[in-house]
Amino acid sequence: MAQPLSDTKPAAFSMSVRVRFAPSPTGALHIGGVRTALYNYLFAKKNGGTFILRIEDTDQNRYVPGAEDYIIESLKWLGITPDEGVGFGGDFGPYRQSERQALYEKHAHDLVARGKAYYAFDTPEELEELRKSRDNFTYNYQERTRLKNSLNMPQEEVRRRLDAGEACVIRLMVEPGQDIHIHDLIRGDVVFQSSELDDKVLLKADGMPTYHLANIVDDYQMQITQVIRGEEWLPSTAHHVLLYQAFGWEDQMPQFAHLPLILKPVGNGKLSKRDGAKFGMPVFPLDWEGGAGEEKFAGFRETGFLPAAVLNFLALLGWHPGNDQEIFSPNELVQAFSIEHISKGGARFDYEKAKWFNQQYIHASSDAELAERIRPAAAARNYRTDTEYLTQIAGLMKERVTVIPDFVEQGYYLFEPVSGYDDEMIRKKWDAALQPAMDTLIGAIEAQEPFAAPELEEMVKQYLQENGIKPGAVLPLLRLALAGTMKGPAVFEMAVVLGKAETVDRLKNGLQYFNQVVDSPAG
RNA sequence: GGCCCGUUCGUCUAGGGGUUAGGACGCAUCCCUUUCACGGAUGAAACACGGGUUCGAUUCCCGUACGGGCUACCA
Repeated sequence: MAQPLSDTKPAAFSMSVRVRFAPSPTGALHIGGVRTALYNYLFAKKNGGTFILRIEDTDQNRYVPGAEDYIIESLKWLGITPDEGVGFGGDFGPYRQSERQALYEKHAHDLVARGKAYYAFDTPEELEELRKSRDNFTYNYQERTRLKNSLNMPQEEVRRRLDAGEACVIRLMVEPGQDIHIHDLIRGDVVFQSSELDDKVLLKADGMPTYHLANIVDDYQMQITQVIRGEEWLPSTAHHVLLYQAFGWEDQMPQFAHLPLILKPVGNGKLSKRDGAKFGMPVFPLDWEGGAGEEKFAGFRETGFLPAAVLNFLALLGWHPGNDQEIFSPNELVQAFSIEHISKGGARFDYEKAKWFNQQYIHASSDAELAERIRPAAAARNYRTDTEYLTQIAGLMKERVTVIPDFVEQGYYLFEPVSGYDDEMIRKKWDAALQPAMDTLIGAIEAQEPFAAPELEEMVKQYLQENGIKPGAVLPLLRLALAGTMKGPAVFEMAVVLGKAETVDRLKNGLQYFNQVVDSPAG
């Protein structure tokens, strides 16, 4: 249920920190956006403040169904859940800008009434024509005198056009000759000359506000204390300062912090959604399924990353703790975070590092926790999914995987019969002369009680020693028979997890296959 | 083009007027292990360039180069 629009002046400016993450629901939430959300979240939590989710859906043309849900689900998955906002309640709603339209419209007209803004009737086509025919056309203090706006039209004509419902926008009237100083929390002082600025559109012809208007009205009304956003907003911050001044809200203007961009792993430019497919890595938190014929993107979640690992990786991409610590739990991140330690320069997206973080988190997870994470992947392949077995698999495999699906992909032979043998290694290791010894050994294994790794290992090694066989001649064969590959967990642990019957079965089948391979010509 | 931001190993970064310029990922070698990993050890690897300021600049200042962002009735 949408809350009623509130147009009352906020109560006394609260000193408590209130920050917002304000994405536009135009598609999947890009990983850069996730990092912006994270930094806002960390800053809020570190300072005992409030983290707000505001949906900036004022562009009706770019609205993508499902994007809002995607954003919310992403934040929840990562555990950076808003205290207020769309889907989270709060006293400053509604938090969806499309539901606040009347508020923006009123404020835009107020600005006109107070001589800070004006109506402009130039059509988009006319302006485009001007931009095409003139090199550096900007709708500014010089140009506005010869364009179709309320500044240089008779009052009656303006009235008439307005009454006739003629399409028009409201533009901010930027006066030349002022220096606009911004003290950015990350970059320090930045100065803009107002004569360089254009008369930004505040209210579009469809009655919706532009980002510039909406974000000022909302940040003011929602009592935002710090605006932490991407670097791409730095240039328009001068307009935002002007707007706070025009409204007479400069006393409550939030502080600004403009984050560096996340760059492509190689080459030039910022990380784009296409880079995911290009480099075979996720650049979104969750899978995104576009509609029919639309693009699909892989997510960190489905790729098999742990949310805490993604957070850790992202936090360190542009921020540092001031010491050598690399691994931070979400809580430690909150404690360590500070805006002063955010870098100024852009950071390249380093997927290798992301995988390393995930590996660290998998190692640090208990077998029981991992079992729960492996379960869906196992279920998807119709593997057994009982907790006891998955817990054992977790213990066996966790030191050699980087993402969750590795458990069932690399370790498929723990769930189903070996489907591919390393023939080259078999040729290297299998000697038919070993057959009798192997047969005896298999028999011994079958008789082994208890069927536990240390006992099994001792028994096998003792047998080998007594018969003068080098461990190196047989152990690899056991591994090959059990897993088909030379990679994998310790042989005897693997055998125990597979169980005696399966182990014996695989050994017998393996031997048969070995003979077959050696008999056939090398290929 | 104009405006704004940035630049320390391949990458993420620490540092800061005098340091053997530190850590991490990745890479290489070795140890552990009769597998693969984990782990441990070692190594190669950086202050974009040019001018200042200074006894001394990687660090401060100015340029240049390079990179990036913005320049929409998109956010």
